[in-house]
Amino acid sequence: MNYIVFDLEWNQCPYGKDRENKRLPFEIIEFGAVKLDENREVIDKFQQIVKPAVYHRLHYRTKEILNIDKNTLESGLSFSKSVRRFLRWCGEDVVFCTWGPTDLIELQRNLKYYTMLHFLEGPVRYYDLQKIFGIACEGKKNCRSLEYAIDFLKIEKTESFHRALHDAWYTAEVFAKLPIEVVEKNYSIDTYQNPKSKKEEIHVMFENYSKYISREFPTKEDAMKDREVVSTKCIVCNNTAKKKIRWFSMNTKSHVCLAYCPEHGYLKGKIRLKKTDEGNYYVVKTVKKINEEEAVEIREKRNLLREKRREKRHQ
DNA sequence: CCATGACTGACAACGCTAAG
DNA sequence: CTTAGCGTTGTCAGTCATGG
Repeated sequence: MNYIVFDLEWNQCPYGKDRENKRLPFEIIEFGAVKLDENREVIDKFQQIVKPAVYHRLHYRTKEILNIDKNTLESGLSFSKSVRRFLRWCGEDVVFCTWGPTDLIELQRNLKYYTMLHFLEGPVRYYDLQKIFGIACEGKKNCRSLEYAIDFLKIEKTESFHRALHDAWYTAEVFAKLPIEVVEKNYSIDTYQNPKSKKEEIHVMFENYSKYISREFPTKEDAMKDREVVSTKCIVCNNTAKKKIRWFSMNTKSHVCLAYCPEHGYLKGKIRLKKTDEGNYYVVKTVKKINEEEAVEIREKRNLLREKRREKRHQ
């Protein structure tokens, strides 16, 4: 097994959102990657410029950020050839690693645009090193920039940022400094290719929480009516845990509930509603074991929401 | 039957971070 | 500038029980 630490650079419509191609808001213009062996030693590197086919001018903000000029881009290969070359270089039995979740999404959106999505089987299990850096170094799921992590870990800055290979290289350096147990425990699942049938639904167990990714539903309401979606099973014994506070909405996209297992205590349920490119909905549900104080916090949170509504009504 | 208050869920807008 | 995730705030329409 090898690790593929990759980074993408992309461009967007230079004339604003009105004139963009809806199926491809971001066009990939560069691949950069390093291949690591099981000991996280660098064994190979990859770099490929993609010749733009949709947006021929750089968006002014993209131009500011990236150290890449038009002539360089014109010398690139087509996306189709680039991505074939990249995936062939990756080889079999690899685990993808990135800085943040967006590279996986945009890679697949670009593949889909060129009707090549079958080249990458999903859902994709990968390591989001931005998230893992937060957990390992700051105890939180912080969202830090790559340069912040490089400074934090006192890694020498020999190259400029915001070129695909440089960033992939830096990401690999961060990766090498993170405890492997922490990395392995905190893998991510990209669901750009979300489950379509009951059979494809995902149930996974992490250290102190479980995750469930549902099939699609036509509307949010349909999703929130499904038995499996709204159920709360104890993450220790798998028995149905009784709700103390039923699902309530934090906002449009997320719901929270409190359940109790007589054997193993309080559980916090969280549902995030996600929309697919086609406008269907699926849910990502996590159930986490919590202590009494956290259970009280949920109740207080719900009461706070109620109070605020009450206050408004009196105005 | 209608009006009212209490409450709910759904939605948009904004503010923060990151990414390009 | 645009996306995405996370959160908050504000508005609105619908439900329910109550009371006339």
